[in-house]
Order: sequence, then C-alpha cells, then structure tokens
Amino acid sequence: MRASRFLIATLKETPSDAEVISHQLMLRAGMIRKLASGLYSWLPMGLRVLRKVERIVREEMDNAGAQEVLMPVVQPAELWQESGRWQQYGPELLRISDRHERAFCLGPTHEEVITDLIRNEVSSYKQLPANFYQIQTKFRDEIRPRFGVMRSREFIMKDAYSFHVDQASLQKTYDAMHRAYCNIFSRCGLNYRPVLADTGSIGGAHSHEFHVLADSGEDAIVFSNASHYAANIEKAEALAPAGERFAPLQALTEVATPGQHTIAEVAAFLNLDPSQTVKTLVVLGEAEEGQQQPLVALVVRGDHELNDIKAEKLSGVANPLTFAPEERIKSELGVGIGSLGPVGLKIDVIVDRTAAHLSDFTCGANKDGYHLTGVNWERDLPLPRVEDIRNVVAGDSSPDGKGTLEIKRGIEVGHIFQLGTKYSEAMGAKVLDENGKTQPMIMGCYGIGVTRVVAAAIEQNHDDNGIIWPNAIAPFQVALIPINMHKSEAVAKECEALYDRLCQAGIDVLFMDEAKARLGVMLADTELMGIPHRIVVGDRGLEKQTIEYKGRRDAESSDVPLKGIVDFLKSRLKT
RNA sequence: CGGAGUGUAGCGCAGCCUGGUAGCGCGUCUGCUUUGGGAGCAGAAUGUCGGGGGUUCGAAUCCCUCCACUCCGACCA
Repeated sequence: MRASRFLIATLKETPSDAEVISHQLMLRAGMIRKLASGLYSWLPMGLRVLRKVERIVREEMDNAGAQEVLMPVVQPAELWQESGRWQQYGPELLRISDRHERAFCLGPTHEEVITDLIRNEVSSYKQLPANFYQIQTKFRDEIRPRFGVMRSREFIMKDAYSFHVDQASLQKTYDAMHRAYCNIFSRCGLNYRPVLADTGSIGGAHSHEFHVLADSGEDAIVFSNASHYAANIEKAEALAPAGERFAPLQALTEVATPGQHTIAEVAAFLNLDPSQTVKTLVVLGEAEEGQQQPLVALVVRGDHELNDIKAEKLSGVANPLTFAPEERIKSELGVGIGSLGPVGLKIDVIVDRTAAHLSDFTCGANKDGYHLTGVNWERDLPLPRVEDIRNVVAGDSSPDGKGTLEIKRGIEVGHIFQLGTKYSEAMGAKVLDENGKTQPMIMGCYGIGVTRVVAAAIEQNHDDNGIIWPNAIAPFQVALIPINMHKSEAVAKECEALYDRLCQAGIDVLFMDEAKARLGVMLADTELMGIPHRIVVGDRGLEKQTIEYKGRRDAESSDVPLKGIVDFLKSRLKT
C-alpha cells in the first residue's frame, strides 16, 4: 500500500476523553473515531487489524470443524419472549419497534436466533454434532461505555453455538473450542490465560474465560504458583483455614466506639488489625410465596471482601444479590449499619469459612455506637451456617491443594460455556435419538470479543512511541521509508523496485511515498502506528548497497545488504 | 440512576469571575527556503462560542431550560 493512497490519520495530541492507553493509541494512530458514546467507526488502519484478527479466528474455527453462518442484528421480540430473556434481560437490551409497531431488539447475543434456526433445520441425531459460528456486530446498551473499543456498546463478536445429543459429545466440542481459542490467541501473539469462570446469567455447568494479561484489565484473575490452577476471582474457591480454631482467651466485652462505623475506623480506634474483626452485611433473602423478602446477614472477616456471585447462589439469598435498604435494617434490627454484628441477631446468619475460624474477634454490638470484643463462636453465640462467600486474596491456599494463590489483572477476550438444554428446552429445539425418542439438544456456546482483542493487544504491546503490533495482526508488516525521494533519483528508483519486490513476496508493506514528507514525521508515524518492521532507504546506504533495518522493539537500527533484504524480512516475519 | 465536570476552528486549550463585535498552539491550504528524528519564513482559509429561551443598548461571558459528552459511585456495615 502506498501512503499517498491510504488515509493516515495520526494525531500528535491525545484526545482528552481517552483514558486507557489502547484507546489513546487507537485514536492517535488513526484506527478509530468516536461517533457517539460507545460507538466507533473503524478507519482503514484499524480495519486492517480487525480483519487480520477475524481471519485468524475464521481459520481456527473452520479447522475445529465449525461452520460459518450470518444472522441478523435485529431480532424479533417473540424469540426472546420464548426463551424468557425478554423479561430477564435488563435495559442492556436495546428494544425497538418497527413501522408496524412490532417489537424487536438489537442482538446482544444470538442464542435465540440460532436455536430457532436449528430447531427448524435439524431433526435427527444423525445431523449432530454441529457447531455454527458467525462474526457479527452485537449491541449491548452498557450502563457506562468506556475505554474506547474495550467496553463499547456496539462491538464485533465471534459467537459459536454447538448442538449435541449427549454430554460426551458436548464435552468433545467444548475441548476442541478450548484448543481452538488457545490457537487463536497464540497466533495473535498475545500473552493470555484460560481460567475457570462462573457461568453467570447464561447458565450451564462448565465454563472457561480467556484473559489477556494486562494491568489495566477489568477482571481479577487468580493463579496458583505451583500448579495450572487459574480462575476468575468470582469463581475461585476460598478454602477453610487449616487446623482447629483457637480456644477463647478473652472475655466478651462491650466497648463504646462513638462515631466509628467502618472496619478501618473501628480497627484503628481499638488498635486492632482488621483481620481480627468481622463485618456483617445485610442482604435480602428469598421470599416465601406472597411474603416480603426476609433479611439475611452475611459475615466475613473485616479485611475480606464479600463475593456476591458466591453469595447470590446460596439458598436463602436473593439472586441477584441485593443489599438491604438502610431503613429496613434500622426498623427491623434496631441498629445502624455501622454497628451490626452476628451476636444476638434475630435473622438468619451465614458466616464465611475464614470468619468462622476466628476466635476473640471484634464485631458490632447491634447497638449504635458500641462494638463487642473478645467474641467467640459457640461460646457467645452459636456457630451459624458456614459457607464460602468471600473473594480469595493473594497468599490464600490454592483450591487444588497445590501452592498459594497470586492475583493478576486480565482483559476477558473469550468465554466458552456448556449451556446444556436451557434454550433448547425453552424453545423446543429437539431431535430424535437412536431410540426414536424426542430429546432437547444439548448446547454449548463460545464467544470471542474480536474488537476487544485488538484493544487488548495494544494494552499488552506498546511503548512511549506508540503501538507495537505482533506480526500476525499488524496493519502492515513493513514500513518502507525513503529519504529525500523527491531529490534523489537513486532512492526513488530503489524504493519503487523494493516496493514491488516486497508486494510480490506477499509482504504487507506500507510505502511512505509522499515525496516531500519529512523523515522525522514518517518515522514517528510508523512507530505510532506500530508497524513491526521498518526499512529506511537513503543515498548514504545505497552507496554501500545497504539499507537500514529496525524492528519496532529494537534499540538500534542495523544495516542490511540491499540484495538480501526480502529474504531478511521474510525471516523476521516468521517470529 | 445518583454525584461531579465539560461543551469556544479538524485536535488540544485560553477567554467567562468583572458583559463591549473571538484568540493561542498544533493541523490544513499557497509560495519560497529547508530536508538522516514531529522544520523556518511570509501569507491564507476555517467558528450559528452545544441548542432554545430570558436579562441587557449590547451576551461566549449573567439567568432559566434542554441536549451531548466525560469522570466518579453501585462494599460505610
């Protein structure tokens, strides 16, 4: 490609509304432009990267035996009513109506459409298993779109849906998708990890997320330092502490703690470590038929965080997890939220495994302005129901018993689920099995945020000068930069010849052919755009029959003989 | 949804408090000079100052209202 025929829309200054580095660099490198909140246009530079990622995804999906389809973005409400998600899905689902006032939505995902399609086309177990994918625009009306293309409202996703007669077949496809995803992210040149995940609202048994490791990631990922165990923090189990609980040493004492509400305040006031306290969180429980939702108290150690995913799954706790309104706590428990504690509390109490292991701890006295110290389970109050309801922290034991846990940040770029029969049952997607019996198909679904992969790659690969693309997804592999081309016939001639040779060798080359462009501008632009390899052609080098090569990560450039330059570049592109 | 903030040229911003005919840097265009890391000189174009309403002789500036965008919050217990 010649730069003179290509929109190079680089920006010297960073637009003020870009927070994260990938967003800033995508704007500055001329890859995207914002149209409205959470909506982005892709300029030629950005689209080239997007297409390269898509191509890798297609190749690996096809290799893994999936078939490509393309389904509409606009979907009729009826299908969503059939699955029940018309009601379940919140305001994230953008609902619209057509000129006949029929209800539609913009698809945030395509389970309903694919299930509808397949129930009409597949009727025998002999047609299964089958796996269909598409690379399609999704729309989710996010509460707060941010980080550019990383959390936008409209985005491109590769979504695949598989159909099976039995669990074993699903597991096989699931494993194949797991491998395909590893291939995809490896080929994109990303440092990523598959991690165990919660299945969330989509439901189902088994699930993995694929995370690109980056400090700016929105998710916390937990690793064992001694095994392959890796999980999303939402999912990671916090084991009960080893050993017996220490016997009580202190007497139960009520102390005045005027004006001290938070754990930090109370701990500082009483000169305690927060890990010697517990906090009591009051949430809504599950309502009996026709009754108001009761209150339930959740108790975790003062320095720990409640894991709401774990909590809302417990029987007796409302799902989604909802904190009790302060007025209800005041009126029903007679105490403000800063002085709550499990002792003598008249509602159901669930205590975290680690908190249940404490002795001589401190908690609210259920009396405004007072706390209790020297509290002990089974002496001062019965040990309530014990569950795992907290987030793991660094240093906890790994749930597989091997090593301790570390926590890193990750950007979720892929997610695979075993859906089971949730949609096929709701929507009557059935086949006849070998025995002539009707069965709902068992489903799996597999997503990759294609646009997010592009941003994640930048989060992971950049420096002060701009983006550093991995070879496989770079918009151009090589930048060809002439010095004084409009003055030196030799440079002009050699660049034209080189450009042809590189194109013929199948290398994506950007020829900075604007005659009067200044060298500094061309160098800065190609670095900002992240082109992984660059060659500079000038009279000085040509006299020695060499040209100057610099890899985007190299500190210094080096002279390469002109003759062998194409082979030299080819060998560089392999890595 | 709640809280905070911003909206002035393509981009980044000043001007607003204290009302008086809109400016700076970058970019763009023309010409000349320059050309091994974001050039210099000379000239030029570009704004319903987010929209609407009000106050005033006069509003980017003061008041009301609407809109858009951004940030923060949804774990005080």
